[in-house]
Amino acid sequence: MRQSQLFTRTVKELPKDETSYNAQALIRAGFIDKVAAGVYSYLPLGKRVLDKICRLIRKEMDEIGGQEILMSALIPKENMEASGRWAAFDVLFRLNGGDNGDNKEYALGATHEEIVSPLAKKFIYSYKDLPFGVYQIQTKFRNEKRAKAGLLRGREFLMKDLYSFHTDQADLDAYYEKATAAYKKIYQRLGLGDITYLTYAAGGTFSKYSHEFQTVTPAGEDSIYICEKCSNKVAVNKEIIAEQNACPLCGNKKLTEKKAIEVGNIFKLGTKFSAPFHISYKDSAGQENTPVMGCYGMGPSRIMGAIVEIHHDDKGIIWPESIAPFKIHLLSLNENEAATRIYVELSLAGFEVLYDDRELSAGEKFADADLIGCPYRLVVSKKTLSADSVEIKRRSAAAGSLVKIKDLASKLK
RNA sequence: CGGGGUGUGGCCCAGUUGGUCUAAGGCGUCUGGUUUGGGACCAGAAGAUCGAGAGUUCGAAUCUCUCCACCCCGACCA
Repeated sequence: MRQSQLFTRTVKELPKDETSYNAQALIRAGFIDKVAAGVYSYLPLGKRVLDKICRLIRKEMDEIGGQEILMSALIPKENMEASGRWAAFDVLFRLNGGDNGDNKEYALGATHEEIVSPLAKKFIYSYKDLPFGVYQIQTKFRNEKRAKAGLLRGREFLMKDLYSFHTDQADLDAYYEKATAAYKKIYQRLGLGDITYLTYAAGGTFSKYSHEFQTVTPAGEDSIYICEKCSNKVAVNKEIIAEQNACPLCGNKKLTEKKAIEVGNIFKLGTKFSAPFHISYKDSAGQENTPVMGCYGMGPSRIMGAIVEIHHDDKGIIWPESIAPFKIHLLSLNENEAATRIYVELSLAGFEVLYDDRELSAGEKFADADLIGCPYRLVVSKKTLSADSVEIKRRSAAAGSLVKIKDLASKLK
């Protein structure tokens, strides 16, 4: 994409009403726009990153047999009452039909057990219909009393939620392990693998315990206790450290406290929802049974914020290649003719290129490239052209090197 | 929800013991020119009901009250 056509621009000044790094950087670089506290719009650069995160997640969910659906965002009050959460869930946005005579009340979807359960009921009759998993990636709404930290805790955010249905606990347990492995793969691909811990946590209203995936960063709002003795990347959330004060796997009692951000949360729901929604199946003996459920959440928008918190320097964002808005940021220092040829060539070769063809000083282009944070910066200037070359610099590196134009594509592969 | 803070052109801000404020400056934008390997420079121009409402006063960005928004700490967090 030609940067001259990009409708957003970067800004020099820090936004005064944001202090979290992720919000400051993403707003300055033009990835997101703030609409209200905890409510953001995603602009072209931000949307590309978000889509890439989603694509990566989607692939792994498909891999473990998840079938993608899209559920309604409006949840009728009676559905929420069936689980008792219309009244109990205090961050729920509650709506009525407005002034057109519709008295029906709804909640904006904060989570979707109350939709997926009656949905699943319509297709579950026999043990032969089980197990299965469905998932969606959708905007969730939670009226947090205090939204904060940019994308890390919003009132409106994107979430992937998978729900699985099983004949019995053993089958759920097995699937839960598969889902856990899939989650780990995703964090690995996102460049968070080394600092993300499977964390034993409270189950909230769902169950006694749950598992969170916590990524260590000072920007996080949770405190976790990490076991550094065993190699399993395991931790215990502070909220249950009183009852679980040792590593659940190796028994090590010397745990290290660290700040972390929750980037995923998985629960074994048991019959918490299948019972009130009267889901049942006939087993091989003809007996009616209640299936057990699991749910698996992961927030792409929060992950985007977390990655910015973790992967940056004093000049801007450093995107992992897997989710960068563009792999290559091509800067023309007043050499648009040659640069355009290179841009077209790389684009045709399948590379994602952000091409800075604007009439600006070199300094501004460099500053923008650092701020936006694409993995590779290519510079075309008099200097490089005199050597039939382009300068390539990794965003994470201090200096670049010259590469012959004819070798560019193979070098970037 | 409790406590603290902030609100002035698109952005960052000065001004707040009431009186040439007919609101200053920087960034950005527009025009012209000079520049071109780290946010360069010169000249000119446009752009503001000072968060909203009510009040006090001869006079309010400035004082009072109410409301709203945003940020931070805490509580909360499926």
